[in-house]
Amino acid sequence: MQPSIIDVAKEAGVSIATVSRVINGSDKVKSETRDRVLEVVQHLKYAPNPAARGLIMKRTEAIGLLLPDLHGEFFSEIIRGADEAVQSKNYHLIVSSSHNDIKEIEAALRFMRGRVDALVVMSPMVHSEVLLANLPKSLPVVLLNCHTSNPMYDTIMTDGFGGAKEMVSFLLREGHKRIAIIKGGDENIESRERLNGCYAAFQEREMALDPELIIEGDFTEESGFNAAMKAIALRNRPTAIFAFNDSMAIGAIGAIREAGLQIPKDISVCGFDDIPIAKYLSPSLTSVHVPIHDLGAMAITRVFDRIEKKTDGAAAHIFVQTKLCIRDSCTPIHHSNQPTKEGNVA
Amino acid sequence: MQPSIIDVAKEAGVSIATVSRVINGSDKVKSETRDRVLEVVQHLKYAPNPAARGLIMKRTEAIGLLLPDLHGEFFSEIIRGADEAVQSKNYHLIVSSSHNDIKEIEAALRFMRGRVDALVVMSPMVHSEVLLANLPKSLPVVLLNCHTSNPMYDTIMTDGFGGAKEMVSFLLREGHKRIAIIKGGDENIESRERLNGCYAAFQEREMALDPELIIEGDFTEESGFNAAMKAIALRNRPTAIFAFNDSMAIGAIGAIREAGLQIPKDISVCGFDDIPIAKYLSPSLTSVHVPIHDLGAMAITRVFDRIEKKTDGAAAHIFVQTKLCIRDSCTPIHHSNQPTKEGNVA
DNA sequence: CCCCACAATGTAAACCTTTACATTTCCTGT
DNA sequence: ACAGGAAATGTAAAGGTTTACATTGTGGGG
Repeated sequence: MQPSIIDVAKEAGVSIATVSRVINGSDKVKSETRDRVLEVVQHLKYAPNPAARGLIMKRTEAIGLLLPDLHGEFFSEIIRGADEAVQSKNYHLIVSSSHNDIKEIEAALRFMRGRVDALVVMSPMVHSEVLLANLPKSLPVVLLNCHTSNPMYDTIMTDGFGGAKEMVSFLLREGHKRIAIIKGGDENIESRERLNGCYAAFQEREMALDPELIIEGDFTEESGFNAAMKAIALRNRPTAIFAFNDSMAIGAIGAIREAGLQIPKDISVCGFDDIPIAKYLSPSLTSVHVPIHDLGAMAITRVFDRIEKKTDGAAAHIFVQTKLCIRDSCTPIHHSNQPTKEGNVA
Repeated sequence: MQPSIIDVAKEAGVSIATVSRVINGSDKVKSETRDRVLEVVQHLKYAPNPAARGLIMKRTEAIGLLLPDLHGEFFSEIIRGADEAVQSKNYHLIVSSSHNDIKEIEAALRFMRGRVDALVVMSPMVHSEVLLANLPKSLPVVLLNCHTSNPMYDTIMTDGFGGAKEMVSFLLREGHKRIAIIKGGDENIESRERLNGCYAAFQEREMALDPELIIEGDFTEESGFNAAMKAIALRNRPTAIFAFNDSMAIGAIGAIREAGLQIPKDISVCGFDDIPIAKYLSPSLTSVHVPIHDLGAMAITRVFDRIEKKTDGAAAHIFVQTKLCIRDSCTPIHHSNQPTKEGNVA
């Protein structure tokens, strides 16, 4: 039904080789012939079949992007950054989500094989060895926030440890002592790194992080809401809540407001990632800025370096720094609220 | 590099036809042979080349999803809904964004051709005739919120008119008279529909919508912020702001707070779409609920009906109803603020 | 003991391109 | 006018699959 190169050749009265040459603009063909062919192409609405082309060229002009999930602004920004980078090279994106399920990862990878020229994989679950075993050996692969000891692969990691440590240090400096942490699942390497950063910040000041203030979450707004509820309910209520991503921070804000408390007067809240809406929230959200969009773009850039063989064999290991973004959802403790203190002063 | 069916055939000492039969599980082959082949497949990590398969089968097991943009939670939810639906059929998603640019649409559609079994296209720009001209005739296509008079295509439209009308009627009932509208670009069919809904609501009560209260936006937080700034600056300040999506509403909230005004006491704010975070914002955002996730899923379902020929030729035109979600960002006017009134009363 | 039906397997065409190599065409210099 | 070379174009193989059709093998009935 779709016209093939043969139809074009027939109609233009030339061989398929000539049509191919015109399409690919590479070889020299008499401009008169070229025009005739082009006209027929236009007329028949011919477009080369990518499957046939991919088969012989072993180039698909597509990059596979495998994400753990597609939920929320974080992944949306990753996709957007990747898509922009990819479009600038006239490439396209094939997106899939794994839900951290090894079966789904396998299915996605099987699907990608032969359909993409390279792969960007984000899989922050700890057991990434299984993942590595499934990765195609013949394709360039860039790992995004994957925990792996195998230095063969190009990797891009965000400094979750440093970011979390900086945030907690900041809160401690501001006078907060009881800081509740809303973390992600333990199988998530990012959550673990960030938690380690929190510990490090406390240790640096020879203080301890009260275990009852470490509350489980799963990176969704809802889990942030529930976690904050628990935090508020503690007899010795925390003066600050640090959620390991902005979605949970947003959930936490909802819970705090619902409990009739004010932010930041009664309790400071901060998040991680600095998703685009963070600065538009009210109060604007203090967060650890991660260049999410650039993460996607960087991965693609790196992938193209590989594809275009710009790079030698050595794998690159990029470590992306975070940056503290202090906004209105946090306030120093002495200015205001710490109930006991205030009580004493008054 | 990647093993082909020939390698497997050789190693197993059978013909490629037999291997193919084993892989596809269709035809009868002696179980002894089957086992041997399967073993070799495992051993060589063979997986059929999708390009070759797609070439001969004319089935790719992929669905193309063309969106105007990938920015923000709205599109993220569309993608997620589509991805879930698609994964349940062991299909995959190829996502692309057009930025409402006809060149990019063409490029994306060209890329999709031969790579997907069906297409879901969302393109709310008004000049969709150009779009239609580029749509492949040979593939099932579902149009999402596309303005078209051509009834040939399956379409899914959300009731922007009804949703906006309901929202404005609600605000009027609550006593608001000066309602600022933050709309999208005029080339956007959704924005136009919603605006018509607003007019209709005013007309129904034989009231008029002050033109100076209709402010331009472009569906981003930033444009919402700027638009709200303008609204606040008016000498006769509106008592409510209705943004045509939640992102702009979030931006508006930021602007209002920055101006030192309170929501909803000084000014009510409401949005459109009811993205997942809307109910976690503080104050929780009154919005017109659109089943975003389901929109993506429905489009995919419809597409599969076509692929599996479950449906006769007649195109389906699904009209998706919206639902008003009243939350804390709005308050009746008489309870509180209308400055002049209050002044008179006092 | 032979033939036939049927099960199992193999052969080769088709899908649509690209491109190395072959062939034709055309022009230039002698 | 012709050789020779360059330019233009054509021919056919290759790429990895599926599948209609051909072939081989097996066993049972006459």
